[in-house]
Amino acid sequence: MKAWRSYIIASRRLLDALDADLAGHDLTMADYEVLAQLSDAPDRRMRMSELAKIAMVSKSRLSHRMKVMEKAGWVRREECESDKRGYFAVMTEKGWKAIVKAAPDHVDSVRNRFVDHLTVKDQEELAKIFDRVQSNLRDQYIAEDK
Amino acid sequence: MKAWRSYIIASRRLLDALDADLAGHDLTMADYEVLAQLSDAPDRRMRMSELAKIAMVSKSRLSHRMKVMEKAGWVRREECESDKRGYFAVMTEKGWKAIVKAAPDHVDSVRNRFVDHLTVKDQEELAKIFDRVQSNLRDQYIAEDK
DNA sequence: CTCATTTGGTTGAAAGTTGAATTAGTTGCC
DNA sequence: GGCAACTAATTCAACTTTCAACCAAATGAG
Repeated sequence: MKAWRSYIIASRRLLDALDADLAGHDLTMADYEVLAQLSDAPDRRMRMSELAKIAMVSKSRLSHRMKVMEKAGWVRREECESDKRGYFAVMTEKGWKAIVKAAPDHVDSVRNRFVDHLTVKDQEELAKIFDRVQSNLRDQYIAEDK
Repeated sequence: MKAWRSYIIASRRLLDALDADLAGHDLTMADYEVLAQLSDAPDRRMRMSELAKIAMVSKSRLSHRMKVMEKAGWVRREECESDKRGYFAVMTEKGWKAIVKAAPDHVDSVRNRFVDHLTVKDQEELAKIFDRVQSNLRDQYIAEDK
């Protein structure tokens, strides 16, 4: 439990530091994740639900954030022809520029704050550990049948 | 960066799962941390500022949460005789019971969701890694001279 | 076809969080 | 003692997140 506690603290500090580093680009980690995922999608457009799922935010939160980011001119919504309930989130040119500008700094920040302090072996070990944790979480989730 | 991404996702899922497990006790991880720290203090009382610091929450957030937990009857505030600006956060009997009741479940939950999926060697490795990360973060923080 | 159910997504209100401003009390220095 | 600088904690306003309610479209069983 002691190790656990210090893990919690360290990981929180890490996330906080990364968030602070991103603030210069008017982004939070959550928004960054949304934009990063969107920018990886074909044509940089994706259905709202899917984007919410892979960016790990709730549907309603995504709706709200999209409104903000839309106002900032980074994204836009387009209705879906084949399913009139649905919408696509589409990244604008401006949004693309913003994320392209932020990404290298963010990557640097991850390196500085984290990756550079790990040996290659550590990195592999860590990846393995969290893979295992995640797959167990998924199994538990399924077992709880939600 | 790929390993990093999957670390982020796994760790977020982990925290979410733990939070969900605590919800049955009407607690969030943050509140739990505050109460846990407070219950470790001598006489289960501590100055607000110190509590905020070691529980990793902002002073204003602690103020707000304390108001909520005070209403729930878990804590109470006492003014400090020697420094009239200051207050002590004091855990009530009811609060003590609440945390004593929640703790084993939480510990179980940490085990189930995380620790049990790690070998002893993994645990040591992880502790070492995050110790290093944290001490580097602290150094960077100091270097930034804040 | 039709009606109940499910799904995609939004909305508004309530709750939570943040950071700056504020209040009150303390300290150190001349 | 008097005053500037500092600290403890709370409050305020702006913003974000959550939760539940909602709407509209799609699905599917009878």
